[in-house]
Amino acid sequence: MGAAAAPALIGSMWPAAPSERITMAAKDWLPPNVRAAERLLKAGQALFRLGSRTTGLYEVAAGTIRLVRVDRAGREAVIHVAAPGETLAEASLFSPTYHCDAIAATDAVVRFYPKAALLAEFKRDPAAAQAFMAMLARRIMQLRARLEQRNIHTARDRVRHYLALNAADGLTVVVPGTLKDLAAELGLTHEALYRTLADMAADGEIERGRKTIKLIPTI
Amino acid sequence: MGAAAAPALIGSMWPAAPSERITMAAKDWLPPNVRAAERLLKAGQALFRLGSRTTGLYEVAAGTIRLVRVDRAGREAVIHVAAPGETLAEASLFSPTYHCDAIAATDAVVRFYPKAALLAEFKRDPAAAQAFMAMLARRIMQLRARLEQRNIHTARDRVRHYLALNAADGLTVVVPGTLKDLAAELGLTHEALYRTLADMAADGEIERGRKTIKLIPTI
DNA sequence: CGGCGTTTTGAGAGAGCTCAACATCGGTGG
DNA sequence: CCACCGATGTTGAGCTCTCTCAAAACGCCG
Repeated sequence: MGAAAAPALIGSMWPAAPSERITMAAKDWLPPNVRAAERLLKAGQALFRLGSRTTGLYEVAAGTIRLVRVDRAGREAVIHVAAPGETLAEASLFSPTYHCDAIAATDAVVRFYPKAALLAEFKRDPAAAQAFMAMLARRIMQLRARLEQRNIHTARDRVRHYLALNAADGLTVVVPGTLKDLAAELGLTHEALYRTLADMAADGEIERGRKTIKLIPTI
Repeated sequence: MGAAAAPALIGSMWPAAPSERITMAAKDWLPPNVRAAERLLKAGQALFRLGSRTTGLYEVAAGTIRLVRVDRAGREAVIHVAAPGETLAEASLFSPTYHCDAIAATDAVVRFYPKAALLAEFKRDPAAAQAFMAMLARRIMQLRARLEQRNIHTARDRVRHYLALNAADGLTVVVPGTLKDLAAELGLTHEALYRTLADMAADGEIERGRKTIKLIPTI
């Protein structure tokens, strides 16, 4: 594809990463006094537009939202595809306008947290502010880890990286969802992941269970 | 490499991304009352270790620091390579222990911000807390944009994505530093970037200046 | 002028993507 | 209970893309 694929839409041919592994439920960071309003979106509907005034931040409850920026040459660039559990436009709390478009990629449900209420609460209650900061900090770590993963080119090393980071007890990884989902999270095709796991098992580097992968220590 | 390269070191064969484009100087988020202590590190020296008690966060002033996690099977996974201007271990403010190793990849200089002083200041001064939150939120946006970029596989689409996001006036991009640096930031080899730019120029998609790239609108 | 790093172009090979076929598993309904 | 069906899991073959190795022009600075 590449050259042929086209000027129209940039970076959307790749599967979006599924919802994040480490769940960060709203209750972990949301000031108890701030109530969220749910809002339903049809596929293709805009949640907000570049340049419009910021009113608050959103949490995706269902479906996916695409954050998109369009340049003057008419080309579109996907900044992020938000899956359920993720928050959108955290930076909007500190900026007067949104700086990208948010479009529902599917029918979706979002929860809206008004900016003024959040900021007031953070000002009133330092603990709430800290909880929010902690959430942001964790998210940064997650993103960094995932970015580093994408810098790894071979499927095998990428799987190794994932296993090393997700081995809860240091050796065993429980695969959440399907291997197909995992492949998307790793930025691989499912075929590539299947092959890689099969090769690693054949080489005695891992052992595979029903929903688990066990790292075999090098002797 | 790949299979042969090996179990020893995962994910370090790739050039680290250079310092971030959008500078976020410490003065933008640092509470004025908190003073930083500089610390010099020799290459290979540890800044902190997994499990050790958190004392604060660091800002890289010079050199690079690798954040690394080691699994029980003895394999190492690089979580992040921090370049000058970046902060390390923001999450340490909200956690009792560090959860990875920080090792100087080169001789380096870091600035240390004590956890207690920062948290106290955030509690005392909501504006300082907000500035810190804003910094974290911006960093999340940056990381998301970069992550989305890495999901794009062809060099051409990746360059398009970068140009769309960095065209200040909507059409012209000023290349900071060398094209070689840009290639590293894009996660491409410099050869691949040169070729891609040459092809795009030949196809009339862009025009190249001394230190600029101009997007040509599609007719 | 002589290095030194960036920019450029060339040729080759490896790795993953794509397309395709098939196996397996779980649920559904007759 | 069994046949059917869809989604997941698995394997095969070919192709395209980038990486790698290599070499040469170009620009800059001492």
